[in-house]
Amino acid sequence: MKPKTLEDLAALAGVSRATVSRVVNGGSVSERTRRRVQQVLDETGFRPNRAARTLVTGRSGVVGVVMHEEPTVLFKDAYFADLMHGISDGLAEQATGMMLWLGNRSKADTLEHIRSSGIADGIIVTAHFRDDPLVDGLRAAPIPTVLIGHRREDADASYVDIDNVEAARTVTRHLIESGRTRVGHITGRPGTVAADDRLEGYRLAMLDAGLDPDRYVAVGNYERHDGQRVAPELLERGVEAIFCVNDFVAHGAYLALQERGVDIPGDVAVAGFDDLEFAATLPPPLTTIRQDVRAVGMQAAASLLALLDDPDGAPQRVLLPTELIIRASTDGGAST
Amino acid sequence: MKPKTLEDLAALAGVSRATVSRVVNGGSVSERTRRRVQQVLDETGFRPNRAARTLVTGRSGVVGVVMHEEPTVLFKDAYFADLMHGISDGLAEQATGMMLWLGNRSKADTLEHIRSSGIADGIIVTAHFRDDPLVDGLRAAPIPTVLIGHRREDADASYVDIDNVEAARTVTRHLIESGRTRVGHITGRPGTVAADDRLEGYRLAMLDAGLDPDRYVAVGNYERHDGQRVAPELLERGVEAIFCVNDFVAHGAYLALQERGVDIPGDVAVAGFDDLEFAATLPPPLTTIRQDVRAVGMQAAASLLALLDDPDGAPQRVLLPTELIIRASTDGGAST
DNA sequence: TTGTATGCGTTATCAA
DNA sequence: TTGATAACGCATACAA
Repeated sequence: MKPKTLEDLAALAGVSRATVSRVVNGGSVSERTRRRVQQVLDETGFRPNRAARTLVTGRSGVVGVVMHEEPTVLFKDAYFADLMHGISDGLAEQATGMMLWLGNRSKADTLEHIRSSGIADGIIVTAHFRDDPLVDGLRAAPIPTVLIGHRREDADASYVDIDNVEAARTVTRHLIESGRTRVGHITGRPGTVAADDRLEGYRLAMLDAGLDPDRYVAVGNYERHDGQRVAPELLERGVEAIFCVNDFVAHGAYLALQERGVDIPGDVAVAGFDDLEFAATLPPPLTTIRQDVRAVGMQAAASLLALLDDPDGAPQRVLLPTELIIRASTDGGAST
Repeated sequence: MKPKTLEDLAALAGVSRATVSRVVNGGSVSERTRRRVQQVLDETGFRPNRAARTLVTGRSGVVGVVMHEEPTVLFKDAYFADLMHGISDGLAEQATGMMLWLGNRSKADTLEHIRSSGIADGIIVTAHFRDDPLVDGLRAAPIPTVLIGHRREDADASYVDIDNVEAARTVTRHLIESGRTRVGHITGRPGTVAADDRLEGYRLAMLDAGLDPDRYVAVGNYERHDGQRVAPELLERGVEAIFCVNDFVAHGAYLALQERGVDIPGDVAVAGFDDLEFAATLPPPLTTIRQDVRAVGMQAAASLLALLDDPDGAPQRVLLPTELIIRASTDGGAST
């Protein structure tokens, strides 16, 4: 009563196993036999053996997701969670599922592990660091790979990213257009792509306006206390506005500035990046860049599936747009 | 130069494919041939085909992890992230990897999907709701399953959980022993196991002390604003202490009480559950229960691996201990 | 449209 | 210790 193989089921339905296979996979079968076989299929709840299918087709339907990040950073904010949700949603329709590899081995081991497992048809990997042997190794491996984020040297790879340069340029331009010229920037962790790109966007906007692109730059590390630590330095250099690499840092800057009696935005305007939940409720509400992380995840899934469908096609390269959210922290600035 | 199969490699090494297989899997081979074959193995970087191996052995080395929770709750605090890290660590040694299924389908679809994929040797599933068809379906399926959390009806299943009853009993007893008799409890979301069990532990401690176990109970839903909303009600009933189902709720209770000029712990002692990061830094620092979520994840992995090694063995049932962390919110209470 | 036969790359059984 | 050889369950080219 419980058919384990196509052969078993074929016997029950009075056909050959090839016919059953055709019914299961949508081959050409007469309507009559299709119905008969389908009925037996439904009655018995037969499930074809995945491993056998993979062996003969060479595809498992499994997508690998690699997030080799430090545990402390991996789910610190909702970033990676949103990413996973997006990927999961984007995969749900087409793929069997996703294998997840986190950072509990060395990168070399993880790479070797993924390669030798051979279980995934393709890989999605987060590429947030400028120098990442794991990303390099994956790219060198003969397995379709989509990066989330990208470095300069990934120009010919398949990737999904937000346009960090353009976003940073936009927010910086916004600060300049509010009438301020001494616009500062607190960077992210050096060596990360987002930090580099946002700095570049900042510099471009400053150069566009004929302003010194280096004078008001201070190095941070994405954390709240970086903003607290570094904002006073910029204050001493006389900044009228600060573009912070993310909302945490902006919050830190708030604390440092307000502790010193500096009015935001009256004395110094502040902008962040990410539009985290608290950004809208800070006093004053924070001007920031909104990025749709979930959409990034979904796009990564879509790109990988496209890549799997056409392995020899052009690389999938997608830069998703962001949105400048203007709030009180940059409003009614120096001009009022 | 690139052997794709055992046969290829066997030819290169001048042996039969059976011998190569024995070298790869640690069968009995003479030291001389083993060395020769191993050398070719290393030189060529040969990787045996996983699907073929799975087909014949019936085991894939893949473990499925099912976290079918609402996106809003899934990574709200670090709970699920810690869980994943624990599982991932616990699996790293032995398993090829973990497949992750989130809640982007209906539970029925997810169940069907997992069953038909047949790709996982075993499943780890979070069981936080009293009524969960997905958990029931998995338990009914012929695949080894370990629950994280458990319901009454899971008494004969394999599960890993913290001892919620005992923990709640301990913290409630602590409040009583501090000299207070009108001890209240704000519950978690009705229908969740943790809420039920913590309420039960609270009631046991009250009954032990000869106190009314129902009078000071108010229903909450795990969220901060539940504490804010419900604490005033308990205050009107004259409570001297409140055991909150988690730290968020406790924080909410803080806000409501302090807004009304109620001193903590002078007028009302407050205790939480989870020992989240902020618990130690609240004014006053919060007495709470510390649970090692990561250890839960690791244990779930270990239990599942044990189950896979001995499918007919006894169910794996583990209750991990928790720790009462006493801080100022319950110190120097009514007796001073 | 349907059935037969072959091969996918392993592991496992059985002789040698 | 080693080598043939038979499964494992499926898809598919080829024949009918």
